[in-house]
Amino acid sequence: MHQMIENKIQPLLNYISQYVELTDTEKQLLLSKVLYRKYLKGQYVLQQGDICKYECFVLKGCTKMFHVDETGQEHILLFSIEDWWTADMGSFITQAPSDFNVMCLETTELAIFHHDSIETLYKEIPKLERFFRQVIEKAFAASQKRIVRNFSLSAKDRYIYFKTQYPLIEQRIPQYMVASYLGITKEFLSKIKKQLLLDN
Amino acid sequence: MHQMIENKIQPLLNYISQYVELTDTEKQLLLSKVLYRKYLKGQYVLQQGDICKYECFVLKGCTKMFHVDETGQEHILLFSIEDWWTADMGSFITQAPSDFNVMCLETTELAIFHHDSIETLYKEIPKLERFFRQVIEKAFAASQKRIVRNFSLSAKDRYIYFKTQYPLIEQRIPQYMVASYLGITKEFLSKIKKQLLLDN
DNA sequence: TTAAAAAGTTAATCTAGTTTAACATTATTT
DNA sequence: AAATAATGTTAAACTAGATTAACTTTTTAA
Repeated sequence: MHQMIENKIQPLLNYISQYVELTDTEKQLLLSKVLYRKYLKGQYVLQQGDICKYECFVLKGCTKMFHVDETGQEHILLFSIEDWWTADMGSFITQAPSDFNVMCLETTELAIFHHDSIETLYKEIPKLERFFRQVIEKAFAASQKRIVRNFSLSAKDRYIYFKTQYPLIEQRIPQYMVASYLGITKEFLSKIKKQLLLDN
Repeated sequence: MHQMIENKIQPLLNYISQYVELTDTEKQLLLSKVLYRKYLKGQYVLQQGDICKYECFVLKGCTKMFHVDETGQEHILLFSIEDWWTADMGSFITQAPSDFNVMCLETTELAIFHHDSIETLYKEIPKLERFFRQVIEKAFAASQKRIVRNFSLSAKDRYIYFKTQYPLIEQRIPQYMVASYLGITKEFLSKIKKQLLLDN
């Protein structure tokens, strides 16, 4: 039973096992609640203005989470590759319209926790509450540090940090999206890269 | 028993009751683990380079959490007043040296969860794990939105947002700290305020 | 295999916000 | 009440990064 989904979401099970150990019963319950879905490149998992119904774990592929401001400019908050999460936590917990879009940059397979079933899961598998608490703690800590980096580092240093911190991501996405993630224009990132070449 | 601390940390108990309902036994257990401490204006709750041992709930007073960069510049991440939290989550969960300072801007009373006792609390009162998960979810969502605002809004608009969102905080702290929180210089904030006066 | 679309580069001009430095005002301490 | 420290203001000169626009390279699709 659930054999097919179990194979597909194996990376999620491995990931969870880094935090908590599930019994077979718990694992079966989890499998009955977690959804698997495959998206094509360019498809939206979430759109600005919609309510975020899912917390998504990336099994395979790559997504970007971004906000489009009043001037039409796109601001990328997050790239999510294998073993990372994507969702608008604010919209998910309040069930209010989201400020963010999540779009697939490659063919992407997700393990999805639906808002309607996550409470049941927490109640029936308290370990999962522990698991999510820890995952969110990590994400929150990373987010705080990013705010400070954005204040204290120059665009050049932020780029260097990004390169060293996420070398795998840089190879999978166009440069103009890196610029957006760093909060600068593609033209300026181009300038920075040229300068870094000259430095060496 | 615990009568004294119960009185002192009453605001924390009220706050928790917005999320979960504790039995009397659970409350007593909580009281036996939570610390109460009063700090004077100017005292540090946490210093950059130290390991963050506490998650602190502000019962009364006001703190700032900030990072000092290599050039000696101070970057304020967070002001915490009554019913809000302060801690370097990153350092707390990894028990690695912190990048942040937490300093009291007024005489401040804190309810303190020590790293050594929080695991026990989670185990003995699973509801508290639920409580903290929800608190952190909210903080994480706020942090993500702040990153986007910092990218998409001008300094002027960020200040207007701050004013409307945290009118009480603005009245309690010097203007140059607001500037630091917004990621701009005090001189430029001064300019912005003058311009806003002229606008009306 | 070629056209079209998407992504990246370059350089000139411009601007939001910084730096510096001098001065003004408000709190705090004696 | 005076002295000192802390906070806030103003203005001129400066700079990191944006904008605009023309161009090149790479990728995708017909």
